[in-house]
Amino acid sequence: MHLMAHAHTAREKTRLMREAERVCASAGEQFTPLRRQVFDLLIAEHAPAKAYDLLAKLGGEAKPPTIYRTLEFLMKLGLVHRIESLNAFVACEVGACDRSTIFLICDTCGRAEEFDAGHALVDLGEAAARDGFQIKRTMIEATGLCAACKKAA
Amino acid sequence: MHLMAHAHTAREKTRLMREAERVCASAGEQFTPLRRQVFDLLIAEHAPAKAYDLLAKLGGEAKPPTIYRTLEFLMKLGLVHRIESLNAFVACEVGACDRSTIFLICDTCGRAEEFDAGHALVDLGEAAARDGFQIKRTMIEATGLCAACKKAA
DNA sequence: CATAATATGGTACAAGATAACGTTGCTGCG
DNA sequence: CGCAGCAACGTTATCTTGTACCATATTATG
Repeated sequence: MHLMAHAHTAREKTRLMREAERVCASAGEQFTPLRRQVFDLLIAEHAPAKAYDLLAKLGGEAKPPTIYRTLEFLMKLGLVHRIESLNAFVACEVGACDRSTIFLICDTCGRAEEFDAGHALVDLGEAAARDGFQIKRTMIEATGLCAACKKAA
Repeated sequence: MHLMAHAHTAREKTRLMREAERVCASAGEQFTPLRRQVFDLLIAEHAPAKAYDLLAKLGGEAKPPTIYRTLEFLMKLGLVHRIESLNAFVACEVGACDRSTIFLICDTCGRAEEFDAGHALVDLGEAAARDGFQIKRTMIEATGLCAACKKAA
């Protein structure tokens, strides 16, 4: 084991889990033990988690399709996001999440902070529309130095 | 062979190649035959190209490190960009390109249009800074329907 | 209960990427 | 010349990431 450090308090984890149950139920989907376990692993992480790392934490028995299927399901409900530039996954911190997300990824500590960019997304959509392009989904991933790491340096 | 269709006119290809030579020279780097060939393949593509597809077009003799090294070099000079959500690469259409790029990717035809979003990037940087996060590099990849495909539908 | 739909298990492999090391060829210098 | 130093490229092997496909189990529903 390494340093114990959780991204969320026990209270907040419970809240996220409750919220996930609610989202699942209202989508008419099942929040099965496997899905619960994977989601639980994700909210316990500090940083974006790799599929194969999650797989290992499932006990070493599980095979790749298991974790990919489960992550796909959780993403479909907006409970989990994929960070393309890292080939990794994070639990969504705000229950009912829009499909278009913004992540600020710290190069130093590796954490990914979900972010609300105000008008940036709207502006992008409008600018693209003026060009005749109709945006369905936007992925924004910015890397840099987070507040905590800047302070530490 | 499939449909012949090039993203650029011969004149424009020449311009891009000249520009690449210039960028290379001014960076004190060599624009070798291999690098030239890979860049040429990229500007002949309609859509983002996969590393292994490019590799195959090098004659079938080349091995993976060859193409990845070459792409890495071209990206270092800003002549090529990686599209994270596709694991693919595109030639930069504007010679001296900023590191932070925006792509509009058409779900229908697969083409990726490099884009200038006006203030969207600045706004994002400022919003992040208010949060204490200092952005170094931003990736924006939007998917949707391009003007040509919208017209065709 | 029967049956369909959903969820999970598992094999095998495809696709994407890199580490490590060897080879070549050039450039500069004693 | 002879060789050190370096950049580019070649080669092998391996690692990581992801999926197609089939089997089985579980759950919802007529």
